[in-house]
Amino acid sequence: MRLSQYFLPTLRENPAEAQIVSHRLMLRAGLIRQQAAGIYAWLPLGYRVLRNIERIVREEQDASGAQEVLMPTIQSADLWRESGRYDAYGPEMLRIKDRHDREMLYGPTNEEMITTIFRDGVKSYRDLPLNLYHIQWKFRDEVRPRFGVMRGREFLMKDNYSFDIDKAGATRSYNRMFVAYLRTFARMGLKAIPMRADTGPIGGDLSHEFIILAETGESAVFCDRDLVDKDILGRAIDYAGDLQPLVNEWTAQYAATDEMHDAARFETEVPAGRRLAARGIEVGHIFYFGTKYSAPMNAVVSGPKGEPITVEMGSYGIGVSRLAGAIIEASHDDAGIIWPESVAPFRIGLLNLKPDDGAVSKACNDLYATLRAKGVEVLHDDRDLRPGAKFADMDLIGLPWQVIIGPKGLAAGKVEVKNRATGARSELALDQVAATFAA
RNA sequence: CGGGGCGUAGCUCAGCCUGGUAGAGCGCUUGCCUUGGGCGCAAGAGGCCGUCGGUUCGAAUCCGGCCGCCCCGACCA
Repeated sequence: MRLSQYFLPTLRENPAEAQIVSHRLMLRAGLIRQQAAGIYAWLPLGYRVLRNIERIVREEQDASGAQEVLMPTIQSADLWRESGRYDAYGPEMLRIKDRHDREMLYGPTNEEMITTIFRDGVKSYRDLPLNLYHIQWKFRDEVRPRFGVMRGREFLMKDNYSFDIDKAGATRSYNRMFVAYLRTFARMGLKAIPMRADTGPIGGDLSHEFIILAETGESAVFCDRDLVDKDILGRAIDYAGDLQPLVNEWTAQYAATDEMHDAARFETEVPAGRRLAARGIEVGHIFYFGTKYSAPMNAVVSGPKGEPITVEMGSYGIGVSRLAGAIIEASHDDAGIIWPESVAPFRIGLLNLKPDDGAVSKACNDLYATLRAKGVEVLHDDRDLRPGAKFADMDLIGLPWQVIIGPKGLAAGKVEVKNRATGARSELALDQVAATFAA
């Protein structure tokens, strides 16, 4: 993409409405614009990031065996009366009426709907296990939205729902999601730590929040430092096999959010040198809830002997739009955003330092065409601006690599390649650049 | 929902106390200059001062209602 033709309204100053760094940078880097409290429009650069996050989530869900569906944002009140949640949910739920005065709502979640879909389509234990997910906009009318997309009222969420014949099956489904989540966040360059979460009235130990560490995190967290360094991507995963050992490995060490924290246990179980007290952002939550919805909503299948079995369910959420902010919280510096390659809106920023120099512009245009032909995503800053402004904008939007072409280096056939994350610069022969990045 | 604050140019803000018809910096446009970290000079464009009403000869300014946004708290993917 040529920056001279791209809609990228960057801001030099911090908008007064934004307090935390990710919100400021998302506004300044032209990723989003607020439309109402907690409701945002995604501009071209931001939308590319959002789609990349979504893509990774989708790939890992598919790999785990979950199947994608798409449920509507608008639901009927009657559906929620079946589970008893219509009255229980409170003002957080956005309630609306259609022209026939029917009561509707903008869905804050989809347990009820998925349960009816399941109950209408699945009648036999042979059809289990089943895990369905979708990635859809949700609305929760938070009293006080804040932190930009980290806590908006409208947000994009991946949520899925597993259906099993018994607790053992539900545990296997839970473990598959547990591992898929580890992989999903790791692929986004995040250190996400699973922490035991409150299971409320259902009890048991099958609920985990996935927390990434960031100074601006919403809650205090405590864990064994060893968990931060564990690597999932190097491990072979067999979703058809027994994942319990792997899950055990990631849950053996102490890790808790402040509401589950037990200071005495923390000090007993974790050696002093490995005690990590930090702040965290919740980016995912997995939950086994048994028959909470299947029982009242009659999601029943026939067992081997023809007996009715109320299915065991779990639900699993990932805050897709929230992740855009969370990643920035975890990865930025004073100059701007530092995107991990997997979610970066473009891989390379190509800077033409002197657009009215024929040789420089030709080198830039040729390289741009070559990289594009090789499928490398490039944002080409061909604007007629001073170099300083280009450097500042490029650092702000945080593309992983900058390829800098100016008259000085070009005279020797050289261009400069800068790594945004490390700041490391190297000189490369112009004709080697394409090969370097096409790999 | 309780407490606090703020709505003036695209952005950050001044002006309001002490009413007299609107300003700065940045950004934008044009020209010149400059060209490896938001350069310089010059000339411009751009605002029914959130909204409705009241007071007044006159309201950005004083008073009231409403709307919107932000912060702290309680609540949350």
